[in-house]
Formats: sequence, structure tokens, C-alpha cells
Amino acid sequence: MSRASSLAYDSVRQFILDGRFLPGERLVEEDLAQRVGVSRTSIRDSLRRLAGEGLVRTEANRGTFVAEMSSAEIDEIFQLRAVLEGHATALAALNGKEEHWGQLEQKADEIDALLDQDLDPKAFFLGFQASNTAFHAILLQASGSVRLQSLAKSLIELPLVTMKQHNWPGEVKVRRSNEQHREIIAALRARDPLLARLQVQSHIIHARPKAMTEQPLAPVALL
Amino acid sequence: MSRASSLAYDSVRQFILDGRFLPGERLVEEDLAQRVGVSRTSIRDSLRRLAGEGLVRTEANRGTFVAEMSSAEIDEIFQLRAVLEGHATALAALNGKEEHWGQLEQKADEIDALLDQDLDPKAFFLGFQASNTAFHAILLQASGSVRLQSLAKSLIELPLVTMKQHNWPGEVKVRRSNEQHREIIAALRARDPLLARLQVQSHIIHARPKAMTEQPLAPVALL
DNA sequence: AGACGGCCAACTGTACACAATTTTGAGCAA
DNA sequence: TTGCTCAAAATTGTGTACAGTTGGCCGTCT
Repeated sequence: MSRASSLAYDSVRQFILDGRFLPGERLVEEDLAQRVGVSRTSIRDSLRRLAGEGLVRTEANRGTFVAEMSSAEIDEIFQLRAVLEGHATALAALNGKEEHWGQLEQKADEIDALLDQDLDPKAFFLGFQASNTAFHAILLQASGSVRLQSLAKSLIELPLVTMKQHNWPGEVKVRRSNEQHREIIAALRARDPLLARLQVQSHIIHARPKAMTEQPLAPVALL
Repeated sequence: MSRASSLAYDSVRQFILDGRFLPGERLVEEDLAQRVGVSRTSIRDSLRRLAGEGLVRTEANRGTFVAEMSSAEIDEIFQLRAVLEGHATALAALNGKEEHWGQLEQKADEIDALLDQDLDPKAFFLGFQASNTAFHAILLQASGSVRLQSLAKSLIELPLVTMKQHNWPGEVKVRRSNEQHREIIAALRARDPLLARLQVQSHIIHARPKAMTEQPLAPVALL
């Protein structure tokens, strides 16, 4: 599973996350093979992996399609993230090292720097997304649980398939979100697993795309 | 991904869960292909899927091996199960239908029936495992969250790769475990999400294989 | 017109052949 | 014996050909 195969995987994944293929769209194997410059074999390999991660859906003898997600499903995913990352944070408060807190702070600083920079919306969003994703990745890493890390990581990127620019967060939301990041770091430094967990849960629940919460949400039932 | 492919997947999966291939053992593609009676292509497909579920581990250009799990990892998995199934149960208490409670009760009855039957250890264990797995599957189904269901299901079967007969639960543990099942059903009937979650968490933490808990465990940090 | 049925094109599923890489082990030197 | 080198064998990675399935198009019959 070397060169061609991982190139295929990275490329197709990128196509989907870029929005170059929209949710529900059919992914024709030979077409992808030509675009990436490898054979169908490697493309099929990557489609299987992506199906395992939930980014695409495969129907027998009919093809594979970019995953479509209803707002209910996205909400489900955010609740699961709250549960899993909350747990990860509690573990991090117990097991994490000093170096992790520093790395988290660095990502929070990056986000504050973006806020001072007055960029156009797209650049701002991409920058925020990069730093924010990194923040949560460090949190997961600090938990020390490899399995938890990979479960949560795949959940985190699922909504990106659907979340396009209509629900980019504004500057105000980002500012508030980063304040929460600081509070999380403080709870971790204090080695308070309960507080840290609650703050992460709240942080993630608040981060749900707002456009999709017009209809009444199912109760969160976190605690 | 029809006949040959799903036959390959089911067969290889069964080989691993049966213990016909032991943890750490190398899975040679052509060997599997001959045993199952399909071509390497289909075998490779199934190995990719199994790798996604964590049942095997694939190293580039070196082959794929049955997953090995340390007792620390197994403990990690049980903690994750407690978190996820606890959440599922809270959702079930809110969303579940009457029919679900009946199905759960039926599985608990099956386990009680086994206890009265005085079988040999292996038959007893297999019977218990079937009913117990079904119980937890119904619980997940009652949560109404498809994503949560598939995440938890793959976690549930991971330890089966390693758990061989040296840590089969005795009759006493099974009896206690089924009493917990009854308590969970009662909490669901009462539509008490908090109580139901706590009972499921406690139930799963108690179900951790005991042989592996001789060394001091990491704090559970569930709440 | 509408429904039925069969043919054709497009695509997925499977097998196999060849290329690339790793592992094995025989031969040899220290 | 131990360690090293190198070539053969075994095994995985990739490409391609062919088989099987699906869905649409078009003609025919009612």
C-alpha cells in the first residue's frame, strides 16, 4: 500500500474535502484514476478506506457516492465529539505533560493573531480551521489514548464534507471560542478533569453550525 | 463488492474471531485466497476493511497481521465503551420505544435460562456471549444514533480477538451481570437517562477481563 | 399514449499477470 | 560460531483484461 495507493487516498480525500465533489455526487472509479494518474486498483483501495471513515458511501454494484449528511446527523456527530473529546480531556488532565499545555497555548495564540490581522473571510476561516483542528488534535494526543484519538479525528472531519461557506463562523464566535480554549487550558493546568471535561463539552456543543439548529434540537443528554 | 468480496470479508473475520489466526500472526494474502476460494483481489479488499475496524494492522510492503492488544489497550477500549454506550443509553432512555424494552428483557431472560441449564463451560460462554452481545446491540439501536451504533459495535468486538478462554466469566459473574441488565431495563422504563447511563457505565467497567487488572489500573475518569 | 421487454452502454466486481519490495538462507570471511 | 553479502524465493503493490450488473434507450404491442 505504498506510493500509488496513498497518493490516491490523499487525492480523493482532498477532492471531497475541497468540495470538488459535492455530497451525493457519484465517484466514478476510472474518472478518478485518470485524474490522479494511477490505476483503478489503487482508487478502489482508497474508496474502501474512505468508506470506512464515513466520508463516502458505497452501494453494491452501483458505485460510491460522497456522503450526504442531514443536519440531524451533523448534530449527532457534534454530540459524539462532545462525549469523546470530553473524555479525552479528562484523561489529558490526569495524564498530560507540561509540553502539551504549551502547545495548546501556542495554537490559541495563533488564533488570536489571526483575529488581529483583518483578513478576508476565506483566508480567515482557513487559518482558523487549521489552528483549531490542531488545538483539538493536541488535546486528543494529550489524552494518551491512541484509539480515542483516531475515533475522534475521523468524527471531526466528517462535517467538513458538508459545511461550506454559508456557515463559517464570524469573528465574534471565533473570539468567544478561543476564550473557551484558554479556559480549557487553565483547567488542564489545574489538573481538574471534571471541569476540563465540562468546558470541552460546552465548547463543542456551542461550535455546532448554527444554520442547522433552526428546528428544535434533540436534548443533548450529556450529563 | 458483491459475492466474492463479502464472502472473503466474512471468512477472514471469522478466522480471526475464531482464534484460527492468533494475534500478531501474519495473514498471507494468497494463502487466504486459496482457503476462501476467491482471488487475492477480494482478500485484499477485506483486509482493508478489517484494518479500518482495527481487527488487523497493515504495514506497507510487509503484510498484514492480526491485531495485538496489550491489557492497557483493552482497558482503554472498555473505558471507551463505557463512555459511548453510556451516552447511547441516555439517548435510549429519551428516545427508545416500548418494543425495545421488551427485546432487552428477552435477552436477559435468555441469559437466565442459560444459567439454569448447567452446560459445559464453552457452550455456556458462547451462549452467554451471543445473548449479551445482542443485549448491547439492542441498547445501541434504541439510542437511534446510527453513527454511535457502528462506532460502539466495532469497539465491542475488538477485545474478542485476544480474549480467549483463560478469562471467560464464571457463573457468578454472569449472574451479577444479568442483574445489572435488569436494573438497566428498569431505568430505561422509568425514562431516567442519568441513572441508566450510570448503570451502563458501571456494568461495562465491571465487565473488564479480570485477569488483566492485576496491575493497578489507570483512573477511570468517567465522571 | 402507455406499458412491457429486450438491447446497449457504462460502470463495478473479479481474476490474473507483472513489477517492486522484503525476507530468507546459502556461502564465505573473520 | 558469528556476522556479512548477495542472490533467489516469497510476498505485497499495481496495472489491465474480462465478466457481471445496472440503468437507460428504443421499438413493439396493446
